[in-house]
Amino acid sequence: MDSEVARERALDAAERLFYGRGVQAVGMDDVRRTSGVSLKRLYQLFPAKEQLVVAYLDRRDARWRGELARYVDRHEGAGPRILAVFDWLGQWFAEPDFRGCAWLNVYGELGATSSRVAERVRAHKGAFRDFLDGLTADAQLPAAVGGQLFLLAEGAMVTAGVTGGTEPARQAREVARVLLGADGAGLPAPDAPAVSPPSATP
Amino acid sequence: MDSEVARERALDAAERLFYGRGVQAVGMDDVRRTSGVSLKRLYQLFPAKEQLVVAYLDRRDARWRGELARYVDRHEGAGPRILAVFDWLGQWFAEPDFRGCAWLNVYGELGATSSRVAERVRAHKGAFRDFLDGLTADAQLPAAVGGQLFLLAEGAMVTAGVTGGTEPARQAREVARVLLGADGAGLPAPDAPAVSPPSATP
DNA sequence: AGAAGCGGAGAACGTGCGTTCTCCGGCGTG
DNA sequence: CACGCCGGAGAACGCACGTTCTCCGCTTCT
Repeated sequence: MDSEVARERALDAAERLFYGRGVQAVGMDDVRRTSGVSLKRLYQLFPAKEQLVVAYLDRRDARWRGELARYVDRHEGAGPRILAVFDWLGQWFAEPDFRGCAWLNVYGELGATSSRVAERVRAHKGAFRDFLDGLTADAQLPAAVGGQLFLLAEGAMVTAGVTGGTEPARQAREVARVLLGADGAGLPAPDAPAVSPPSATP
Repeated sequence: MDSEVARERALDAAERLFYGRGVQAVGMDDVRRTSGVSLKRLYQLFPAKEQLVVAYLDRRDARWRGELARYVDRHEGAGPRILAVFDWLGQWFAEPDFRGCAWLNVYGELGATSSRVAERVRAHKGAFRDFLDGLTADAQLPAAVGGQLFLLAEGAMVTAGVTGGTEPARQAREVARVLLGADGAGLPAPDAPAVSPPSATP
């Protein structure tokens, strides 16, 4: 088996298991069983479990932000693009295996223990924050709105993770709409819960 | 030593350690060392670690919500009382040993493993949510605003926990002010970052 | 065909930790 | 004073898991 496909299989298994059950509840042996990659190979690719966790977070980060950006890009107009972020979150929350924000979960689990993991979480959240700041600037809204949208999105993720519904996305979207309107961004229609075909699995 | 004071000492130690380092990173022996309560006594009071965790969460829940309610009650007027929630959060975030929301942290750590713990987290968040709903009703705002304030507060807690500043509280307060104004609640002064002497240690 | 090395399976090792057990000193009662 | 019980200290046990080691079969090259 090619080293590259072994790596991918290992990461696939790690992601499914770590996200679904938590990092500490999953042993390296579980990853081996699920991935079919031998322990020896696993330790050649990732010399310690922490590195497997970091690699999992990194790969998921790239995919998560890529899919969000693609979804947002399908929308026209600065205001609707901001609202599309929350529509995308709603789709994510509705996925059957949704179990909250992977980064917040591992932060709760390892943030106090592993500085490397904590750093990745901060990097991911920082990148998401930057993304929202960009959308905010495009909409010619005050810079402060970027941070406000970020808080809304984080609150929605956390709440959806704990309570397990999709309403938090709608509630956050509603507040975002108020923030957009309150500062007079050019919004075509104040309602219309977004179009575009659903796909993607963040 | 009285059983009651042993229990309190155990919970004091458990809270400090669990909150500061995470539950899984703390052994029962650490609790014994820190509390001065012998292992035997510890297991008489809490037959398993999980029960100590639950007791820690319960006691902290009572104190946290009690202090929040007391702080809010010092304020006059439905609008200012809502804003006071975010001022209180800001004070909490500024405490030197603040390490995020205890419930979200344990949820990330044990939510997938321990249903008893997960249930306590949901109970705490539900109670907080109800509290905000009450304030929202008092202010004669639409019921939907309660959930929106909740999202803001959760987002602020999570963000303050990961990045470690107090700005999230101010940002969330600002959005709350917009929500209050947008629906014409009777707000005396739109600014003024709250009065009242700081105290309390949530 | 024979040799050599790569990789897989899984045993083995060490450690940490939740939980229980053992021993012992002190303190109150006949 | 003698006896017995309560509680503390910490050793002991069992298990889970991260990490490493051993053995063995297969493939590949000459």
